[in-house]
Amino acid sequence: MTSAATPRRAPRQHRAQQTVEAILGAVLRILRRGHPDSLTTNHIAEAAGVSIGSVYQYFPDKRAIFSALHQRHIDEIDRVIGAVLIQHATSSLEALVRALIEAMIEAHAHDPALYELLSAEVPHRAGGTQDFALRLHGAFRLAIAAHLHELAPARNLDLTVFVLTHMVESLCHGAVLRRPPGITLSAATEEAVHAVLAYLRS
Amino acid sequence: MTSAATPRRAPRQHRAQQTVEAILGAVLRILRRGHPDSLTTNHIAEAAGVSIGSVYQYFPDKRAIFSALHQRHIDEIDRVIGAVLIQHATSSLEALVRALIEAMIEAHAHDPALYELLSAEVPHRAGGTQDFALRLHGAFRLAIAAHLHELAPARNLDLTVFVLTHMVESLCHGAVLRRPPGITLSAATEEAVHAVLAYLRS
DNA sequence: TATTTATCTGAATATTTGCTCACTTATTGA
DNA sequence: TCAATAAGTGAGCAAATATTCAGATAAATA
Repeated sequence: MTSAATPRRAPRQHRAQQTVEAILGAVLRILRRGHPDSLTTNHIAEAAGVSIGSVYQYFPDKRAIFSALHQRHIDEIDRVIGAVLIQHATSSLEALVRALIEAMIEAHAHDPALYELLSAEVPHRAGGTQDFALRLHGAFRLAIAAHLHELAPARNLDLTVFVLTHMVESLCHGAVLRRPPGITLSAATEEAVHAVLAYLRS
Repeated sequence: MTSAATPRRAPRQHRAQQTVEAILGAVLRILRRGHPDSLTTNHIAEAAGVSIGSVYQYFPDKRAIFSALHQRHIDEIDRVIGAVLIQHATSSLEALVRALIEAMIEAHAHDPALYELLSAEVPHRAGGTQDFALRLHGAFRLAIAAHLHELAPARNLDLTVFVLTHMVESLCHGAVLRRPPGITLSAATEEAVHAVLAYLRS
């Protein structure tokens, strides 16, 4: 259960890579179908069209499968945010905030319920999650550092980034997952941008 | 597993009520101790000081125990928010927002990890959760309706409530659960109030 | 008090499920 | 061509865990 993370074979050949992809893809498919009860190792293997033995060739235990998916998600968000920061190094604060929020929303829209369901499976204190929060924190800190002159002078940066992180995360998440009927995605996006800017400029 | 919710005996005598309390209390204690792996029916019964049979007298299956706790939590938040709305019927917008946020933070500070861990156990689409979101939505709508004159005129109320709900929830949640070291709870609270007001007044 | 109803018990059962391992098949490279 | 290595298989084991049930105890009630 609390496994010692036995090292497993790394996929070298092409078909091995395909097997790993099939396994991860199967988990996504099961999660999307909303039947998390059938998220058993045997069923994952079946849905992936591979034998249960193959699963254990590449993943030391069940949790490692979820961790791999979680890591992928984190990496993508990371990459997306990095790209936005570079691309908008000289943009206005408004353009930067809008780009950040739109990028985050698009990243989550790709697999709406994934993150939510994964975070129920991946232990919250596992290294990756914490690191991710730190990197997000760092990225946001960097992002607003370039626009300090547009902010109120006596601001506590840590406090600002704390609020910013939670606002962006929950609004983007909410826009994709919990948007009430009658509100379009673009309207929610725009309102999120508006809210963040209102806070930053206050 | 996907149980048909067999009806169970309702506690009529006093000691039966105590048994139910002991069971729910034991789950809280185990969650607080941070050992969610030992959240088994047999261990819950043992920690509650009752026999496993008694558990199944009042709960048709394991999940029902968590649902009961979830419902309690929802009821408390509901009660707290209702009380604030009544108590601040004639207060200023700022006082109302501050009271709401402080109440939410206090409600979550009481059992920090409870909600987070419960939401991993209780299926997200279960009736209660959805209803709760609607009621929260309604409460916030009511709350700002009395202060429309302080808001920008051409506001979309649904959109405002959408953002408001997510801001309050994530900032309160974050202030209690994910507050970085170096930020005090009262500082986070104050900043949350500030952010919400900045948004509403923008 | 006698009877009925409610509550409690916990060993035993039934089920689920993560995971192994002995073996087969495919690919590589010398 | 032919070892050597990589990949794949799936029946079955072992452990964990939810749940039952037949019977004991306590409280309520007539």
